[in-house]
Formats: sequence, structure tokens, C-alpha cells
Amino acid sequence: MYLRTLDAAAGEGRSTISSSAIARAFGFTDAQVRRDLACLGQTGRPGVGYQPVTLAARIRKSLSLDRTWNLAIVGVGKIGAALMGYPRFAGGGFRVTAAFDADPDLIGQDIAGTRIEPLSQLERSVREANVDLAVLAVPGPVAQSVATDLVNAGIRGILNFAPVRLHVDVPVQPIDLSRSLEQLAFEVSSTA
Amino acid sequence: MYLRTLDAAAGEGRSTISSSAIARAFGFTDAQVRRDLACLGQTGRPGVGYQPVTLAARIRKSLSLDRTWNLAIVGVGKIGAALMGYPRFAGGGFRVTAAFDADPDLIGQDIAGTRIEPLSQLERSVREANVDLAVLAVPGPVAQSVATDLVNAGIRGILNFAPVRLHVDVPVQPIDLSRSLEQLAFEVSSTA
DNA sequence: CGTTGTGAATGTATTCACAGCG
DNA sequence: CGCTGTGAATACATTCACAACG
Repeated sequence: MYLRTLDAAAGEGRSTISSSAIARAFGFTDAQVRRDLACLGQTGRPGVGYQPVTLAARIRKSLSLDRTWNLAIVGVGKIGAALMGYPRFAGGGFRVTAAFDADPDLIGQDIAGTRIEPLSQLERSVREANVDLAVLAVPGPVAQSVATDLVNAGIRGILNFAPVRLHVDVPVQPIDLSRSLEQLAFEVSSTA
Repeated sequence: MYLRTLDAAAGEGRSTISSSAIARAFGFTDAQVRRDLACLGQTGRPGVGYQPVTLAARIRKSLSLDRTWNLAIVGVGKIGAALMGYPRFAGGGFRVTAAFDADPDLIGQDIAGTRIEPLSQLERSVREANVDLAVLAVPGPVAQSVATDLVNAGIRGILNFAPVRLHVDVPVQPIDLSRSLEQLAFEVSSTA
């Protein structure tokens, strides 16, 4: 989140930005911002503020975003296909280098410059293409089994769109669209 | 999250489930589960556990999920189009009743049973179709302006896929795919 | 028994408030 | 001055541990 505002500030040509200015952009407090940034060590200058460009670079380094991560799209249904051309991935150090599906009609097709391969090719292609992370967009019932295969193939992390909790020993970042909608509905009826 | 496990337990025909069983499914503690459920009042029976069906119904009521919510998809690019047929929305009390885009080539097309209308029709159609919530999947630069229009048209909440913070006075649920990937990358390099 | 519901204890996150610095 | 970095204070969340209950 900090990267977004820092990049925006840098884009506007600002050479400094204060903790309270950053806080205002998000709706939390200046003390929170300083506390968060403190874990990077001394980064701001008293009386002046923070340097967007320098600070952003430092955050990128801390988050290991100063390299390129190779992605595999696993499950090229509507959501998987939509993500294959997602421009914000390419802009942020992420690159789709492989795609897999079970559907014979999809296999061999080219989407956004990547050829769709059968799931049987998973292990071999993941290693060949040096894939780091997988975007898992398969139906819930098969998600766990595919996830296990992915980890065996050497995947290091999973962005999981399937509505099930995965039991694997790599980091998983779940994205549960239904749950987000449900939470939204709850907040709406609470603030009524 | 509780609904997912409770529904699963009900589906397997279980008539009771204990706090520790629920906790195991998620990886947190039994005390946490009981504390969370306590806010619904007395729901379980000592020595026995919780009734999946009854409890799920009670949670649905508390979250206002015991009704149908009408959705508008705003921005029918790849992601917006993918969500129009998303089966898990329909299964959970959400129904797409309108869709809008700025692109003249898309307007008039039918996707998953809903006709795409021009953004100029927004206000009128939102009222006619009784839309409650909007799924905002437009490019970042125009997101704020479209969001403002949506609120003026009477929308009560926004599921926001655009990578910007929206300043509106209705609840917003952001889904930032890049940020989730970045967090995943960070976790992967931390556990290395 | 086994399991809930909840006071009390602990742990963690956020905010306050101010010394210190350019 | 204005603003950071951080001890101290506060608020919040989680866990412990046990009485109560069928």
C-alpha cells in the first residue's frame, strides 16, 4: 500500500512527503505510518519528511520486489484467462511464463502470448520455465490435489482463487471473491 | 469463513461440530472460535457442540445474507466479463442484474444473460434494476469518477478491483491482485 | 465424561506525546 | 519552526483455564 502512494507522489514530482500526508491518503494516523516505516531503519528526515523515490526502492528491496517473479496460471477458465493478460502484473515485476488446464479444447491455444499446456506437463514445464509462483484458478473440488502437485513440482507460493483452504507447506494467499462480497453486504446493512 | 466449514459439515450430514473441529479446519484455536461465535449469543450446547445448520442460518441472518443482493458489473473488460458468469455469486444470494461499459463495441452485447449498457444509462438502469452493490472493474484513472457516479445513482457498496483508494461515503471492499501477489512474494522470500 | 461460555491473563497493535534534529 | 523516531500509555485481540451443564 505504501508503494502505491509513494509511486504516485514520485510521479507527481514531489521530492518529499510527510507521514501525515501518507496517512491522509489511506485514512490512518501519522503515528501508524512512522511506526510501520521504522522497521526499515532510519528512512525519513526530521523537519522534512520522506523521499518517495528512495523510500519506495527500500520497501521494494525489503519485500523482495527488486527482481522478476515467474508465474504459472493454473486453470484457464474465465478468471485464469483474464489474469493472463493482466497488465499490472507485468508492470510490477511479475511475468506469466506458463499456463495449464485440463480441458483438451484449451490445450495448445495461445492466450496473451503463452501457450496452454496439459496438467500432465506440470512438473516438467514448471522446472523448465523456472516458475516461482502459481495462480490457482481451478474448481474447488480439485484445488487441493492440483495444489499438492504444484508444490511437488517445485512451486514456492500460491495465489489461490479456489474457495477452499489449501493444506500445503508453501505460503498461500487466498482471494475469496464470494467472501469479500459477503463482507461488503454485511457492512452495507450495518451502516444503514 | 465459518459459513464455509459449517456448510461443508452440514453437507456431510454431521449434526454437531465442536469448536475444536472448526478450529482445526482453519488453523486457529478452539478458544478463538468460541469467542467469535459468542457474539451471536448462546449458540452451542456444552458437552455436545454446535449444530451446523442452525448456526449457519444464524450467521447468515447476522450478516444479512438471508436475502438476494443485486449486482451491477461496471467495466466489462477481462475481469468484469469473467465475473458476470461467476457461479459462486449466484449460489450465495448474489445476482448480476446489470452491466455497463464505455466501449461502444461491447454495448448491446449479451454476456451470461445480461446486456451491456452504456455508462450514460448508469443512473436510470441502476434504479430500474434495483441494484444494491457494484463490482467496479474499470481502469484506475477513471475509477474514482465512475465510483462517484455510482454512489449518486444510489449504489450502497462497491467491490473495487481498481488499484486506487476510493473516496466515497459507502462501504468499499478493495481487491488488489497486485498487492496480494506482492505479499505472496514477500512471504516466499521470508520463509526461504 | 466432553464441550461451551467467559472472567482473567497475556500478547499485540495503535495512539499519545515529546525529545531531538536539521 | 516542522517533522521524525520512539518510550510510555492505551486499546484491542487472543489465549488460558475453569465453572457450569447435559
